[in-house]
Amino acid sequence: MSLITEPVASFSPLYEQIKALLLASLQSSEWLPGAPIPSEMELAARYAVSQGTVRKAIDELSAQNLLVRRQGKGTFVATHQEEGGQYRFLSLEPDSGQPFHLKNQFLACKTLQSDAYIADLLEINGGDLIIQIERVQCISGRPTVFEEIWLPEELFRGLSLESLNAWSDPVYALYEAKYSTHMVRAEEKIKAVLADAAISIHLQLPVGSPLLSVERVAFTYGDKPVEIRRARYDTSEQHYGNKLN
Amino acid sequence: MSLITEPVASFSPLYEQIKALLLASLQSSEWLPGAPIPSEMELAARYAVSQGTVRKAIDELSAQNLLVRRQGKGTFVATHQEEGGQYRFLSLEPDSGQPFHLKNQFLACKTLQSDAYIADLLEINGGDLIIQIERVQCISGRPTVFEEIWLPEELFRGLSLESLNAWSDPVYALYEAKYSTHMVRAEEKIKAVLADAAISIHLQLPVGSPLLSVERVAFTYGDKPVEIRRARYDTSEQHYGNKLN
DNA sequence: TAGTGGTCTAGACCACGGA
DNA sequence: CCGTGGTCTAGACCACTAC
Repeated sequence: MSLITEPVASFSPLYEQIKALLLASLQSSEWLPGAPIPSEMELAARYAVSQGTVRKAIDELSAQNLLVRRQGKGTFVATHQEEGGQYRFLSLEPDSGQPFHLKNQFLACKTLQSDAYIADLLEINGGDLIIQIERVQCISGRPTVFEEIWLPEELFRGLSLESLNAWSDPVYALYEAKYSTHMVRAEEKIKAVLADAAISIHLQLPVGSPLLSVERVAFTYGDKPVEIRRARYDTSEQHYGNKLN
Repeated sequence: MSLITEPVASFSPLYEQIKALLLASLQSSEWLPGAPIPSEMELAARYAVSQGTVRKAIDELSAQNLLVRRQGKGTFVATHQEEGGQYRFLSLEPDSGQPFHLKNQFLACKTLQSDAYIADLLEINGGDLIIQIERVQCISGRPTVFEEIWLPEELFRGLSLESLNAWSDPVYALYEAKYSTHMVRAEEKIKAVLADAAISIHLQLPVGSPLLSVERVAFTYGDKPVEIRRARYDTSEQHYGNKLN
C-alpha cells in the first residue's frame, strides 16, 4: 500500500509514517494516558499495512516510553498516574540504597508575568502569564529539595496552593488528571552551587553549604516545553544517579 | 531449530540465545572493537535460525551500543577509537552550547595496594595492586576537571605517566588499544561538594568553591567493573547535561 | 554487479490474561 | 475459550557501499 499522499512524513519508511500517525492520535488526545490503543491487527487494518509494520512502529514508541505493551492485555498510553507514587524523572537516590519516601510541602503558588528567561524556555511571549510554585521535599523528615516550578498559565489555569497540597502523588500525575497534559521527556542541566540565605532557611542548612542545582525543562507531545524547574538538592545523604551507555 | 541443549540462556526466546552467543564472541575477543562481525545471513546459517531472528538479536545489541550497524557495509563491534576524540561518557557541556576541546594533563600514575573501598567496587581482594592516576582537564585554558582514576593492576600492567601523556585521545581508546579492554557502560553518582585545599590548587579556585563530585564505575563485557573514577568539576561555566525519558 | 543492512509481507505458532 | 502481544519463519524487494 501507499501512504505517500498523506501530509505527514511522506517520503520515509512505512513504519515511520505509522509512527507519525500514532503520535498524532496521542497528541490529539484520541487516546488518553492509561487507556488502551487499538490492537496491532486493528491498526494494521486501519492503515492497510501488515501487522509487522505496525509492530515496529509501536516498538519504537514504547522504547521512548510513549506507549506501554502488556502481553495478553494490549498496548496502553503511558501515564504518570498508576505508577504507584513513583517519580519517573527523579534521579535522586539515598547513598544507602534504601527505598525512600518523599514528602511534599508546597509553599506558594502565584500567577505573575513571565520574565524573558522563562518565556524563552517555555516558548511563550515575554510578559505572558505564568504560574510560579515553590515547594520543599523531605526525606525521612529532613528537608532535602527546594524547588521552583514555572508553568504557562494558559495551560494550567486555576492551579492553586490548596489543590497542590491536597495532591499526594507526583505533580506530573496532577498535570495529567486535571490539565490533560502528559510529560513525555525532560532535559536537565546540573551544577554545584552554594546555599544562599533564603535556601539555607528552607533546607535548614548553613549559608554556603554545597547544593546541587538541577534545572529542568519538561516537554509534552510534539516536543512542546510546558514546565520549567529550578531545584536545589542537599546531597549530603543523597546523590543524583545516572547511567551511561 | 533448537538450541536448548546449549549451556547459555537455555529456556528463553531464540533471539535471546543468539544474543548470548554474540555476547560470548564479543567477550572472548573473537571479534575485536572496530572489526566487522559476520553478516546476518552468515550468522543465520551458523546458528541455524532465520535471518530475522539474528536481526532482532543484533538490533538489541546495537541499541545497547555494543554493536554498530552500517547500511551497505556490515555490522561492527563498537569502539571508543574512531570516534574522533569524542568522549562518549562525558556529560559535561559548556553553558554557551559552543563546541569545546578538553586538554589533558596527567599528574601522576602510581601502583599501590587497594583499600577496601576501591577493592569492593572493582570486585577484587583488598590489598590487591591497583593503578592510581591523577589528571587535570582544561577547557579553553581554564582547569575545569580534577580526576582520580583507579584500575586493577592485573589488567593494566605497565601503564605509565609517560604513556598517558603521550596519548591525546580519550583514555578509553587507550584501554582498548593497549590493554584489550573495551568499556561498555558506566554508572555515575553525583553530589555537590566544597573545594578543599588540594583541589583548589589544581583547579585554581578559592577553597570552599562549589564543585560537582562525579563518582563513576565503568564496566566491560559481562558487567565486570574495571575502572573507578572520582572527579571534581568546576561548573561555573559548564554544566552536567542529562536527558530523561 | 555483488554483498550488506533495511523494509515489508503473510502466515504459523506460542505465552499470557481474562471471561 | 478467545484475544492480546511475542516469536519465528521464508521470501521479496529496496538502499547503500564498494569494487
